[in-house]
Amino acid sequence: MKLETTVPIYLQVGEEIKKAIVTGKVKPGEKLPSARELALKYTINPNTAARVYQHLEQEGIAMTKRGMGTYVIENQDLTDQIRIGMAQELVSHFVGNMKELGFSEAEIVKLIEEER
Amino acid sequence: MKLETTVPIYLQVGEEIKKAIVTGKVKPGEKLPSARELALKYTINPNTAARVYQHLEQEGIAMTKRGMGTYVIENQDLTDQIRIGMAQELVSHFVGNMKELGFSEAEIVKLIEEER
Amino acid sequence: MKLETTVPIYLQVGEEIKKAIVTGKVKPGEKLPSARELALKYTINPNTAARVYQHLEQEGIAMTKRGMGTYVIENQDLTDQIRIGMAQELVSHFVGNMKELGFSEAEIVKLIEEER
Amino acid sequence: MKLETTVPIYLQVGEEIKKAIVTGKVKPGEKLPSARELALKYTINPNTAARVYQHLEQEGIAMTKRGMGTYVIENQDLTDQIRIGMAQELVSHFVGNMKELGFSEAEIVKLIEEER
DNA sequence: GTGGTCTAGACCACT
DNA sequence: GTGGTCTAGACCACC
Repeated sequence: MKLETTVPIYLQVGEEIKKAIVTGKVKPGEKLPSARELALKYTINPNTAARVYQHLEQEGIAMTKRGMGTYVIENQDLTDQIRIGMAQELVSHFVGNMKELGFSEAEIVKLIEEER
Repeated sequence: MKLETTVPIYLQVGEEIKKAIVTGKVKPGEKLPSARELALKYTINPNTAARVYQHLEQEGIAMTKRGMGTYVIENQDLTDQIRIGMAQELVSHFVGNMKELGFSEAEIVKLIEEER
Repeated sequence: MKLETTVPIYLQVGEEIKKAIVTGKVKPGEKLPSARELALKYTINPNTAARVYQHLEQEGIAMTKRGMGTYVIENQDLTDQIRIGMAQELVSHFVGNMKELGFSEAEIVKLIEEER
Repeated sequence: MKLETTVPIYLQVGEEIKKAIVTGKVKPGEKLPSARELALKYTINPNTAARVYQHLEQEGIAMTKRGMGTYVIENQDLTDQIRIGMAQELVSHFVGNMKELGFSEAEIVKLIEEER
């Protein structure tokens, strides 16, 4: 077992934005808040905010236009694909953990259906 | 959104042990490693290791006998119940996250069944 | 016969505070001194002072709000109940000791009535 | 408030013996165990055991005869008096504590009568 | 050996 | 400021 360390803030905030993009709360082509705004919103360091966008750009989900700000990529297919990817990641972790607890797939499904 | 902070070490290690108990890797009545051993195993401070057991005792899943060590509680019902509780917590978080990503319950179940 | 050992400091100080609470010297909802103040007042380690409040919280008689301090629980019924419990404990020990000395209940009562 | 420290062992053991004397479990004139025996019985240091008798002698309840051991004083009046003294001490502490908790004498008596 | 307690001092998160 | 956590090292009581 490895002891967890804090997830870097820029990743945490990045996930939050990805989620907004992927669920359509922010549309393709739409402008994201400036790094400065982001820093205020989450009360984080502006450098960290800049790193958030840097990271989203690396993932191909955002695009920075010099002097104009950062925009959501205009590629619905890609955002859909990322949404699926995030879901699969969640599913995979979740199923793994449940199996560690000794639950079968059938039991897992049953518990989910009971959850409401 | 709240930025995640590190989960305290004593809770992380505690969860690990709880998992071992509820899945039967450690049997009811069995002796757990001494606080000092635990400290060596995870390279944490003996005080922190002691806190792990203190916490497990508060949760009613372990019992400590002065000068003799810490033991898994002899109550299969309770450990079963805790196992269910841990599972429900996982399910609840997972389903919450998936719904934030816009997945319906049916879709969630489908993804799990595809996962293998 | 068991030789008495020192009662842990955090319990002694805790009892002192409990007494102040149940007798109304500190009112429900009132703020208790910060752990650091407590440490200075009793010249104990801040960790030990923190443990005092940790323990009072476990007993349900205090509530701590992160970054804001520790407060007396707002539940007069509970504090009354604890007051009764503390008294019963005292009575039980006292009567036990007196009976060991060979006094009957009637004699005990008589001695108390003479005491003034 | 003063933090309690451990009551010296020789006093604790001394109280135990006084109790036995005063309640007639050990008769006036009877020989008490040797310091060596006492040390074994309570697993204390022989010096500490010797100090126990020294203390009982100072209180006038025991008498050491050179080379013959320590004996309970042959004075029933005195032992009775000490028994009363011990009781009064207990009563006084007890009543004091109860009053600190806000109980009146009448309430104290009532609680004792309820205690069985 | 075991756990229980305490001190000393540090860093962090929350308000 | 507040409490929460952690390390480091010490001493003690119990078995």
